[in-house]
Amino acid sequence: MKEAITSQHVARKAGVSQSAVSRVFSPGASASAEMTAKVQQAANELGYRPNILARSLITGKSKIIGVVVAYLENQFYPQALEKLSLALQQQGFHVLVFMATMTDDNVDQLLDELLDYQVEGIIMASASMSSDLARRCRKSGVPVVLFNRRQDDETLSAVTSNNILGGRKVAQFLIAGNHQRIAHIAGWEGASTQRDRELGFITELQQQGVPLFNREVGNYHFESAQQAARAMFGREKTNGKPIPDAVFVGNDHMALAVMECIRDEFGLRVPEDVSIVGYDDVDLASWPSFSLTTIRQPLNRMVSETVNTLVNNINDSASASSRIEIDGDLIIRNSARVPDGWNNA
Amino acid sequence: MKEAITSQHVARKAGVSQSAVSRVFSPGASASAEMTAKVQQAANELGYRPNILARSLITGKSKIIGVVVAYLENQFYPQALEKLSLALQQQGFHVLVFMATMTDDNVDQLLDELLDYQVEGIIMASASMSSDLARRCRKSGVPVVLFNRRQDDETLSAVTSNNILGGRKVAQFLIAGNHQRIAHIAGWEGASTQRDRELGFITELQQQGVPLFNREVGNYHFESAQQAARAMFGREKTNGKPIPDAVFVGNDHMALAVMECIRDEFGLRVPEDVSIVGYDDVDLASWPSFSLTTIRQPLNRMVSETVNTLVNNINDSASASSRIEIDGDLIIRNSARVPDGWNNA
DNA sequence: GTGAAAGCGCTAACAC
DNA sequence: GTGTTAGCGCTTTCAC
Repeated sequence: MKEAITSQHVARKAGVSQSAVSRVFSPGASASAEMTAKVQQAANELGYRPNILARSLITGKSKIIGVVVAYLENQFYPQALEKLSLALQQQGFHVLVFMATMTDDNVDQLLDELLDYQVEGIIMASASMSSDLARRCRKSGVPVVLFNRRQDDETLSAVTSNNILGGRKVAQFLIAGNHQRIAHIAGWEGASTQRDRELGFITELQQQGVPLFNREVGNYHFESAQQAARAMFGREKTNGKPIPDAVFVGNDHMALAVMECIRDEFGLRVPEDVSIVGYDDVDLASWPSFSLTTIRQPLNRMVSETVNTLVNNINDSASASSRIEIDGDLIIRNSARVPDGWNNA
Repeated sequence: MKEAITSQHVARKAGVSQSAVSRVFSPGASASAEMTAKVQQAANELGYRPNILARSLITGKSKIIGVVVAYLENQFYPQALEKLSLALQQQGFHVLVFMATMTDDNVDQLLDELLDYQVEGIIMASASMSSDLARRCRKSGVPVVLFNRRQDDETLSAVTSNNILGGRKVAQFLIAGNHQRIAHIAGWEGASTQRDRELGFITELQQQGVPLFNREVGNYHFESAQQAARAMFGREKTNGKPIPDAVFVGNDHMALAVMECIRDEFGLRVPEDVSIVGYDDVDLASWPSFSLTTIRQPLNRMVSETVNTLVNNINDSASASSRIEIDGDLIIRNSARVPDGWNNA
């Protein structure tokens, strides 16, 4: 590292005091036009830029947001990360990424590292937090927003789509489509999104007097979802018994895995043999090869609500935590039989 | 923000000096077992953790690596980001993400922001740099490694696959497959990867006396690639003229876009009507719906070489810049007609 | 409006 | 091995 240029150097060169330089480079500065000009010229010639870390030390504002994320294989998360990052950059923040590996639950350690960096806020976009973790966050005074998950602990802000309603919509759609054997492949059961989606789905089925035909767990994971599909459709497993004619899969990532699996391994046609409905509406879902009927999670709105909530909590630490739920539309495509009169547009 | 707990507080509580606390929490510490115990107990009770930013200020080691990335829609980059992040975390670094928007070339500004955060190193995983930018990086003394791109400027380290060789392999494969009308859909022509892949491809064609049948540009972008495909295969465009029987597409992301487009819009079969070969071998490429023949970019090795190079440059600023090229294998699947005797495995 | 001085939380000489 | 001292580069009173 070459010698860094400090405000001292600029001050010397401009023939002013160091604090004058600081003021010129501070947002709420109060410097004369002449002063500003002198300093900025000297700064430019030297290539000076203020050291954010030193500034953070004194202001307590690092302009760093920690984002915990995992499993970028599920296209929903890269999409979210990209938009979150962009939105935060626009607000003058930058994103410090923490990759959580799903295997070991080292989220505790991650949180420590996050706090070590003096992040001003945390977005948990994967991995859930124990109540203990939540308490530690609160204690540290760093605002946290859960993205696409909630927590029983009321003190944490959370932004999700309305997963219960989404689950309901899927059930309504499949029942209206006259499906007789409706199954479910669940995501990770520890996730609030999964519990809510399934709750809405099951509730609606029950209210309409329709039994759940079958259920497997795919843990929001590609391979696990394919295992689940094999258990549900594989000849040696179903031996003799009928297979479902519709499956609500817990997210698009798994739904695509299931489609790939049952078309390729069992020669099943979608939706002629079996209807598939997902959740998220990732970009891939609209590709002709899949044309996946799904519930859209309104990503742009989720991102802007997340950023707004976080920034509010940062600026006003007294502001109450909020839990925002955004309705997601059913996007009807061709992976599930469409009831009469249900067509989009 | 609640009052932060400082090493002072711990020192007071443990009845030792503040520097003793610092030593206990420093890697190359020299503290007696007794001391360590006392301090750690006090620290635990108070929930103390050292402030990395303050440490950085004095050590000059922020443990932050800036990663510039863009267009996470192309699955190659989320995969890379995940692995880079994980590898760097393992080395005690964390990743500050800078999203470059492809539209405006604000890379200049991004670089400034990067340096403001006192990053110890920079990985450019998207967006190329002007020579001017490269010079500024060098001047700032912050090591830079280009990931999946090179630059004429020899002073920047770069890790890529052997794109020229990869392009050659595709040409050899398509020629051996007895294709008669071989076309190319190029990525962004400003990218070294594109230039190299095409160079290798064209060179091999020429050496074997095979003309390039057609060429369009897809800019590594999904929609643009589909436009390119329409120009190449659309009836009103090709009016009367024959269409290619093989296309080498500049990366998988575009290749998938092209497959989707020509199957859906023109009813073409792959590979019966037209062979498609991509580049990268992203996860999606192996899905049965695509079964894309492609050149594999050895991601794990590219990532570990990138991290190694960067960490070396950080630890020894005198270490020379290196340009690493890793050979990538041709992965034969079903999107392109396979010459006799070429089958994998 | 500007400069002098104090200090953010920590590490690194330096004495003992 | 431990405490004392001096800063890292910056913002922020406080006088003027």
